Parts: sequence; C-alpha cells; structure tokens
Amino acid sequence: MHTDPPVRYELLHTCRQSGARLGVLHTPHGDVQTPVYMPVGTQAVVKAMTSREMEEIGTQILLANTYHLHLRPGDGLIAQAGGLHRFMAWNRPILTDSGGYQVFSLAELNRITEDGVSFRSHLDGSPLFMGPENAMKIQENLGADIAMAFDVCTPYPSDEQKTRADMERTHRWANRCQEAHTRPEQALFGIVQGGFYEELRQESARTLAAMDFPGYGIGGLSVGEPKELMYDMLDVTLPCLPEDRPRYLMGVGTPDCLLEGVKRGVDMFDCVLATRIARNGTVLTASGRLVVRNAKYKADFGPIEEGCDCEACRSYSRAYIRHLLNTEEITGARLCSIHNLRHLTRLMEGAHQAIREDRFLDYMADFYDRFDMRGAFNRGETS
RNA sequence: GGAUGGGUUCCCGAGUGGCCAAAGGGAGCAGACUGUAAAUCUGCCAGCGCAGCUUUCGGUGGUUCGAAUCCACCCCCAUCCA
Repeated sequence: MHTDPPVRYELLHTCRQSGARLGVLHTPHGDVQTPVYMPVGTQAVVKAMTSREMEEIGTQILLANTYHLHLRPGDGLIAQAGGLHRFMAWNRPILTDSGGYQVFSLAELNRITEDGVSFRSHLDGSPLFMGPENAMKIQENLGADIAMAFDVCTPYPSDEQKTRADMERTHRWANRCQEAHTRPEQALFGIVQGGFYEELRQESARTLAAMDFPGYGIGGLSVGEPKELMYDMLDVTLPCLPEDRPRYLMGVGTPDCLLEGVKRGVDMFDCVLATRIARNGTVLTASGRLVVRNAKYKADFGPIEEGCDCEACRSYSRAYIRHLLNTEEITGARLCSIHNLRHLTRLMEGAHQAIREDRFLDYMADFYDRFDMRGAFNRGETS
C-alpha cells in the first residue's frame, strides 16, 4: 500500500538572479513557506515565550530537542499528553532534533560506540544511552512532524580520518534510523556530515540522497569554523542533494549566514542565537548588532529598531528595555527575544519576496550595505 | 555627662606592623554568545606619561626603617547607663 509522504517539499520558484529557492513544505500541521528560520524551543518552549506569542511573531515551525525532553519531563509523559503539539499548545509544525548535537556539545559527558552514545545526564549525572533506535522511539513519542536522524557531529577542527569515521557512522546510523522509523505521519530527515573536507561532504550528501529521505539536514557546520569555510562546504554539498527535497542547515544562525545559506539553496535554518543573545541584552537590527544593555542607550527613547512591527518596537523604548535588562526584570529578556525572533522572521519574509521577484542578490547587497559586520559574530579568521 | 562597640576604596564588608591600591560580595562599565548543561560566561573597576610613580583606609599629630593596622587628642555613628 502506498501513502503520501507526511512531509513534502514543493519548489515554487528559483531566483533567476541567485539560485535561491522559494518553496512550501507541506506537513501534517500545515504548510511552511521556505526559506524559513525555525526558532529553537529545546525544552518544548522557546525560552521566555508563549506559544501564542510565537504565532504572533509569525513563526511557522518550531524546533524541540529529543535529548532534553527525554530527560525531562520524559517522552512518555509527552506522549501521554497527546504529543508535543498538545503539550505545548502549538498547532503549527514542529521538528525535533535527534540529540546528535548533544553528543557534540556534551562531549565530556559521553562515550560513543558503534551502538550509540553512553551519556551522563547533564542534570544529575545518571547514566543514559542513546542510539539510533531509541532516538527514533523517543522522537515518535514526542510526535513532531519532522524527526531528525541520530548523527555524529564532528568537532572543528578534526583530521580527515576521524571525520570520515564519524561520517560513515552517521550513514550507518541514518540507515538504522530509517529501519526503526515506524510512524507514517512523521517524516525522518537524514543528516549530512563530512566536516570540512569537500570530498567527504559530497560523499555524504550523495550517500544520503540515495537513501531517499524526505529532507536533509546539513550538520557539522557552524561549529567554530570561519564563515567562509562554512560557505565553501555549502557550495559543494548542496548540488549533491536532490532538488525536490528540503535542505536544512542545522544551527545557523546569524542574519548574514542565513542569507548566505538561502543564496546557496538552503530552505530551513534553526538557531539559538537570536533568543540567547536576547536574554543577554543584545538585539539584532538592520544596521547590525545592538547591545541595548549598554549605557549609551540609557536615555534613548526610540524603539530598538525603527520600522520594526514587533511588540517591543511598537510599544517600548531602548531606554525602557535597557532598564528592564539592568534590573533583571524578565520582561526585558522577553521583549528582546520577541524582537530578535521577529527580526529574523521578517528577514526571511523579505527573502521570499525577493526570490519571487528574482532579485535576491539585490536583497543581500542591500542587507550588507546596512548591516555593520563588526561584531557580527565572526568566527575564526576573517577572510 | 559616663560605658562599650564602631568609622576601610561608589555601597556592603574582610583586613589588626611589611607579602595592601587593600579579600569577598554588590552596584557600575565593557566583551562573548550560531542543531541551548546559558535570564549564562569573561574581563575591567583610585589616578597617571602604568616594568614605575602619585594620592587612599574619619581628622590631626606621634612611634617605627616601614602604619588601614600601634599611641595621643579631636570629630562623627550605634547601643546602653545617667
């Protein structure tokens, strides 16, 4: 018996000026206009935000985390609640990250074998095991529209031998994830690895493409390397992926990285940056990063960003938000989060229009004209 | 009027002869943050022409090679007694 895939990508238009893609991702919880920035709600919540606020911001799809939710409150409990959507009162699409990234970010707390990863819980140190099969089982309990394969994210820098070993293991695990995947209403995306070796990136993309996933994550980037290197990897990876499937650049990013990704054919992004820096008092504006916390905004009664339609900019001043941040009133973190999320959402909305009108390169040029790249989260050597 | 305790760098507060420009905290200032162990973390925080020098520990004077630290007097503060 043949059923329609639960998640299907439809390429609507390719920008004639840049090659950027405009598309729709059809999911059980509705359509997502791509390219899209997905805010991160690791623990079934975008920190400081309510689901209703996320809708108002224009968020189309959220990311949540397998590892964290498995630990607390437990994927069984979420299944009992009726799944993540019901649990967190979010009726739009959700994607769950597999926990593969925690193998990377919690490296001191785990040990990797072919079978999977033995973790020590970051909460209480208790021993845990996560492998492809239970990562899938947990994600099925969580019930997101899109589940991600359990992968090995290679640190930067790593030598070719280790990178290859991680990549090949990622492929074997991707296969095991497919085997373990049972819920027909949930899509499973594969994840490309290959570190910073062009041939490995291409090999990984081709191998996974042959496995016929409904979508592809591009993992292992934005792990501390210079931006140019990440762009180089995208340049060689994306052409090896099928055009009729969405490409998801995992963990990116900054406004400039988002646009650089879109230009190269990326359809989906996620990143904690917007909400994290917001809680730490930094906001994103068209002219660059702005540390509202700084004393120079003490008596600045203008909005965070002129022309922004977010709640923070419509009603409150920099001086007021600075005051909230400095007095550690949680509303300060909330307003900055609202703004940053809306800012990236608007950046993508603008990209849709530009792609549709075949002027995405102009859109980028305009962005770079206005955006002060100093302090634009540069990594490694600048080129 | 008497007794006792105390006055330390923006604030609180440690320090009782040299290792003290003086612990620690707070406030302030700045920086970092890219599939979230993050409402977190880091740095600065007397001044200067900064390997050195100058001015600081209620005030003034003294002891000493050397004092925030010891002595004398004075001024404030707190509590208690009259």
